Amino acid sequence: MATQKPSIPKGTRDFSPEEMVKRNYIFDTIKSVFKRYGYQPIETPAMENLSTLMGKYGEEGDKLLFKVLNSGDFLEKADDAHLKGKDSLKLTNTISEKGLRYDLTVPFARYVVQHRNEISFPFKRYQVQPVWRADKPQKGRYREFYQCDVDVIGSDSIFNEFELLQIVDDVFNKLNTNVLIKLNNRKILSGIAEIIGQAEKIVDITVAIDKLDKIGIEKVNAELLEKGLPKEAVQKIQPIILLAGTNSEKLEKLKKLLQNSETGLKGINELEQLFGYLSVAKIHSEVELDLSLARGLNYYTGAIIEVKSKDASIGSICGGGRYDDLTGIFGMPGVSGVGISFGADRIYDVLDQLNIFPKQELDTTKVLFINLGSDEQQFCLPIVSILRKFGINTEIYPESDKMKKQMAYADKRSIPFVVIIGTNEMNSGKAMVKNMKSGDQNEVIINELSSFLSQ
RNA sequence: GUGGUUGUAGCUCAGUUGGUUAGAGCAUCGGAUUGUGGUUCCGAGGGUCGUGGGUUCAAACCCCAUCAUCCACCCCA
Repeated sequence: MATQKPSIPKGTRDFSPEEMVKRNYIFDTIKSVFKRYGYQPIETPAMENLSTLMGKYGEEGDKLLFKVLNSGDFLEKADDAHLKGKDSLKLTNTISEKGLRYDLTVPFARYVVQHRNEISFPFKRYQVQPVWRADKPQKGRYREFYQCDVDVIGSDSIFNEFELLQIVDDVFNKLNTNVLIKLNNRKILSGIAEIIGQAEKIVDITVAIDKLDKIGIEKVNAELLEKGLPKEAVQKIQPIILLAGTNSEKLEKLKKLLQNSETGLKGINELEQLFGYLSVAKIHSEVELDLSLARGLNYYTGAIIEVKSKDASIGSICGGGRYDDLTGIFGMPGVSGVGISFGADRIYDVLDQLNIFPKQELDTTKVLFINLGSDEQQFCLPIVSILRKFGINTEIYPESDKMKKQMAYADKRSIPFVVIIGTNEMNSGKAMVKNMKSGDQNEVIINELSSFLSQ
């Protein structure tokens, strides 16, 4: 039989023990901050019903959902017309009713509605789990990656947005990396679209504005016209495109521009509240109002937050915002939530690129017992048990291989101590303890091994 | 979905204008050293040259297709 080449699906990864130490450092840091602010953990299944997921992430998002084939003879129920017509999109609906989760926010909204009677609001939860997207993998983009979500649901207060920014700031301070926090508000974007009468084109507008630095004002305008905006509308948004200055200057100018839009003014007010909190309780990271920040996810209605590394280019490492009606879709209207998601894998890439992981020992074995034969092994077993009871990570080599090989094993695993007990030691009641780093060897009375190794 | 890059040993890569049996380093295993690792020395195993066609007396090398890969765009964490 031909052997098959071992491989894993595109965009997925294995993690070695060394990588797991670094990954856990990130997860532990993030989780510790979440807990510090009083958020509680939950988990949800890897699979959700497709009805839960579809339509929440825009057209693009639906395409990027991993769908799970129904069990059993799924073609039996398939629609003949769709099958013959090779209509993948419609056929999918009849042969697949489950999908892998695309993010943690939508499953969270589903969770909140489903468990509403057990939850006391405002509900602050965190969730650290993998998500899957059928994207084309590239730098910093994976098909399976971890998100670390914090959300608070059931409270309208802008204080929650502020607290999320504090959390972001704390996390990246602890991780020792500089970030830029970009803020915007969907209501402002709606206001802009409203005053130029182009509500439909809001995404095209923000995408074009976003390119200002790269391609210049003329090309931005050309792109707007190309996207079907009338000349008058393009004229009208010139001041918005060219908006510059400090955050408060931008807000003042926007206030005038959007004075006829109630929604727009509400968005400005929300941002002013947020900046108000930030002026009282300063945070370390730079915060910038960025009108071109749109975020594709359909469900955002208020604040939009995105975080980028200042020292590494890898796209955003954090993103989130406020959603007023996600739970409404599941039959529980009028509950507003706001949350943010840390992209653990990208944060890993940033820290790795900048080489700023703290040097920490692999949390591994402290002492290895050399196996010199079955009698010696049996003699060692109770000693090993005692060391373990004292909290010392202890291994005993499973076979009586050549000592050279056993020593090499200890060396490669960077085990700091090796204990040798052979016939001589069994008779004398003293073990030979070798310090692998210094190469020193000491005879230690077997009863005193635990205290010797605990030092 | 669009454009480009690269596919040779487990990993990183050499491989001349197409020319005999495709190489190196690292890693692995064994020996030098039967109770002592890291250094050193010696040796061994490991290849459908991504896959399938074509051109040629002859293809890792040229041509076509295909798959995979990485990167950019789109979008996103």
